[in-house]
Amino acid sequence: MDKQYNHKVTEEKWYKFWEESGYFKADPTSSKKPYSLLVPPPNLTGDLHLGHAMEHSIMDAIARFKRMQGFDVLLLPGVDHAGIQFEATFDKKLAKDNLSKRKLGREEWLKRAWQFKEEVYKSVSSGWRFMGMSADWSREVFTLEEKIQKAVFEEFKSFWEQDLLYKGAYIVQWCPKCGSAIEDIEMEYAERKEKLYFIKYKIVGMDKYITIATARPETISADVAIAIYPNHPQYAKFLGKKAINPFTNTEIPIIEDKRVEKSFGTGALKITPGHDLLDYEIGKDNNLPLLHVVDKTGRITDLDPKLVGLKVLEAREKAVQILADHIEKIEDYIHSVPVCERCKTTVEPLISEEWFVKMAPLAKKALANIKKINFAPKNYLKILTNWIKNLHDWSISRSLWWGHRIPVWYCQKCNPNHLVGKDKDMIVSLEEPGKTCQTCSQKHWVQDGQVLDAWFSSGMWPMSTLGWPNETKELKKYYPWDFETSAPEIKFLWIARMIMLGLWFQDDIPFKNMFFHGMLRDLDGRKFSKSLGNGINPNELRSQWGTDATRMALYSYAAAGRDGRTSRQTMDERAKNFRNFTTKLWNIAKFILASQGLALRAQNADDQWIMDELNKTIKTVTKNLEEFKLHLATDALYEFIWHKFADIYIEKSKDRRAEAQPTLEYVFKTSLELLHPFMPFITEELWQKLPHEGKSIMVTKWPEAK
RNA sequence: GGAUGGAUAGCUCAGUGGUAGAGCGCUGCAUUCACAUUGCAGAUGCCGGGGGUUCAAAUCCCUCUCCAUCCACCA
Repeated sequence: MDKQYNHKVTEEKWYKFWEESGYFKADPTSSKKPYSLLVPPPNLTGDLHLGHAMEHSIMDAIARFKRMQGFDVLLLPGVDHAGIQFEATFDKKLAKDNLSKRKLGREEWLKRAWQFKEEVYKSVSSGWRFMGMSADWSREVFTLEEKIQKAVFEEFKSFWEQDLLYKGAYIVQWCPKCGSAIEDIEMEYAERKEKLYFIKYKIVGMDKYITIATARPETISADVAIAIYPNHPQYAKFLGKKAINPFTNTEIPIIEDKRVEKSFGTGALKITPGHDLLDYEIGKDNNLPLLHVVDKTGRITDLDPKLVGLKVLEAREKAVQILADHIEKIEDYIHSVPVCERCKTTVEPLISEEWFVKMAPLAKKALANIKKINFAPKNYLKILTNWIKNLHDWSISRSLWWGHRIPVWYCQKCNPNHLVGKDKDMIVSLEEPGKTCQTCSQKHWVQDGQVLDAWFSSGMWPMSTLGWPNETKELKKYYPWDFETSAPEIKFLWIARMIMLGLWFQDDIPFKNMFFHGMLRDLDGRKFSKSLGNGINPNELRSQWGTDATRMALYSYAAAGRDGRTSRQTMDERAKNFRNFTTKLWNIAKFILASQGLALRAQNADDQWIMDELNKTIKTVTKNLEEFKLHLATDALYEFIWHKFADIYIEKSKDRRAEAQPTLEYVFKTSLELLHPFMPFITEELWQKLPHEGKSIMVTKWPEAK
C-alpha cells in the first residue's frame, strides 16, 4: 500500500468505474422496490456554489444508502433554462457585439440563443457532475426540451379546457428594464429617500380645498377620484361633491373607502387605478375609469400632453414645477419601493394584458392533501399551508423570448386584439394550426408573443421528467418521488407549485419526503453573491481536501432548516479535520492489511466490546439516515471509527494480533460500508483492498445489526 | 403589521427532561510502534435575562431582550 492516500487519483478512478458499471442507472423494469430522488435543476447560467455542493451531497448520501439497502434508485438530474436570468445574460453578450433583439428579430435571436445555450452548457455541465453524485446522467433533462414542451403544452391545454385560464387587463408589477411583468415574489424592496407632496384640490362650487399626500405627482393626470377614510373629521362633508384636479382642471369625484389609512398624510388619497395596486382595487369597487399615463418603457404617455415622453423621474420634477401653486408643503419621505429582484430597477405598477391561472381549485386540493407529505423540518407544513390558503391567481405570462412560448394562436384578421375566450377566433395549439379560422375561413394565425413563467414548467418537473402526460413505466414506478430537497428560498415559487400541480394532474403528492436544508451564509449572515465576492468555490475545497472530506464538512451544516454561517477559512478547518479522518482510515487499513492472513479462532472481551459498539453504530447510522439526520449519522461514525475502533480496540489488539485479525477485518469492512454514503471514494478504495465479496461497495448490502 | 426560526466554549455548530458536547483554535507531554495529515492529558461555559412546571430543565410552559429569515403594506 502507498504510504499516503491520493484523493485525486482515487476519485477519478472509481467515479469512472461506477459510471461504466452502470451503477448510477435506474432500472424501471427491475423488480426491486423503487426509491426516487429528484435533483433540483440548477440554472443554466449559474456556476455551482457551496449550496449546490451541499444539496448534491445530501441527495447522494440518501441515494447511496437506499441503493445499498436494495432499492432501485433513481437520482434524476436536470437543468433549468432560467428564463429572465438567461435572457439577460444573453442580451448583455449581444450588446457587446452591437446586436440586440430588435436588430435580430425573434427567430434569429432564438437561433443564436440556442447556440449560446449549447456553449454555456458545455462549459458548465461537466462541473455539475461533482461531489461524487451518483445520478443517472443518461436521463438528464433540460426544461426546454421536447419532452418537457409536450408536458407544458398539455398542462396549459388542460387548464384551458377546465376553464382555469384567462387573459385579462390587470394591474401587474412591471419591470421596465426586463420589459416584463414580474410576480410579487420576484420583487424585493429597496429603501429610497423621496419627497411626499401635499397637493390641494379645490372643491367644485366652494372656496374650500381638500389636501392629499402623494409621492407620485407625475401620475396626477391619471387620477380618477379622491378617496378619504370613513367619517373623516374635516373632509367627510365633501363626500359626493367633486374636486378639481389642479393639473388637468378636470373634475373628479370624492369618495369614501375604509382602505385609506387614517394616520397617513392627510387621510385623503388620490386614486390612480392604472398605476397603483390599492387604487386599482378601490377603482374597481367604485366603477371608476382606468387611465394609463406611464407606458411599459417607463415613460409618460400622450394622456398627459404636458409631460409626454418624459421618464418617470423627469416627469415628476416637471409636474412639481407646474403644480407649484397648489403644493401646500413637501416633506422628506423614506420608504421602501419595490424593485426587480434581478435588475434592481424600480417596478412600475401598470395595466397589462396577462395570462392567469385560477388557483382556487388547485389550492383546495393541495390543502386537503398536503399533510401526506413528510416535511423536514416539520414547521414547513404550516408555512406552506398558510401560503396556499392566501393564494392569488397565478400570473403565468412573461414578456420574454427565452422560454415556453404560450401555445395560443389568434386569427390576426378576425381577432386583431388577441382576445381570449371560447367564442373568440383563437386556437390552443403547440404548432401553427392547420385548419382555417371559423369566421373568415382563412389562415391568418399568429402566435401569442409571450412565454410562460419558468415556474409554470418547473412546477411540473416531478411529472414531466418521467414522461407525463404519457403513462410511462417511469411515471408508474417513480411517482411520487420518495425524496426531494430544496433551499427554503424557493418554497413558494417551486415547492408549493409542485404540490398543487402534482395533485391536480397526477392526483397524488409529488414527493413523500420534503427536506429543506438551511441556507449557507457568510460570517456576517449575508447571502453568498457574486457582487459581494464572498462566495466559496466548492471545487477549490475538493481539490485541496478531497471530495469525501468536503462532503463530510458540508454534512455538519446539513441539519434540516438550519442556516449556517461559514467562510473559506471555516470550511477549510472543517474539511481539514475530515481530510485527517481519511488519512486515519488509510492508516487503519495499512495496519490491518499488514497482518492479513493471520487468523486464530478465539475471542475475548475486547472483541465482544467492539462488536457491541459496532452494532450500536449500525443502528444509530441507519436510524439517522432514515430520518435524514445526516449530521448525526456522520458524528456517530466518526466517533466510533476514530475514538473507539482506532484509539481503543486497535491499540489493545496489538498484544494479540492474530487473535484479533478477523474482528479487525470485519469491523473495519463494516465501518467502511456504513461510511460509504458519505465518503464514497475512500471507502471504495479501502473496501477493495480488504477481503470482500462483490464488485463494489456501492452495490454491496447495507450492514445489519446483529 | 403577521409568521417562523435562532441566542450553548474564543470561532463554527451539535445536543431536546437525568453528571454540559464536537471540530478548529489554545496549553502541556509523547515520537524508531498503522498514523506528526499522529497519540495522550488539560484549560475554557451563570446553555441570552426573568418567572413557572418537575424529584430533576440547556431541553417543557410563560415572559422580556436581541438577531435572522419569510410574507403583507408603504398614497
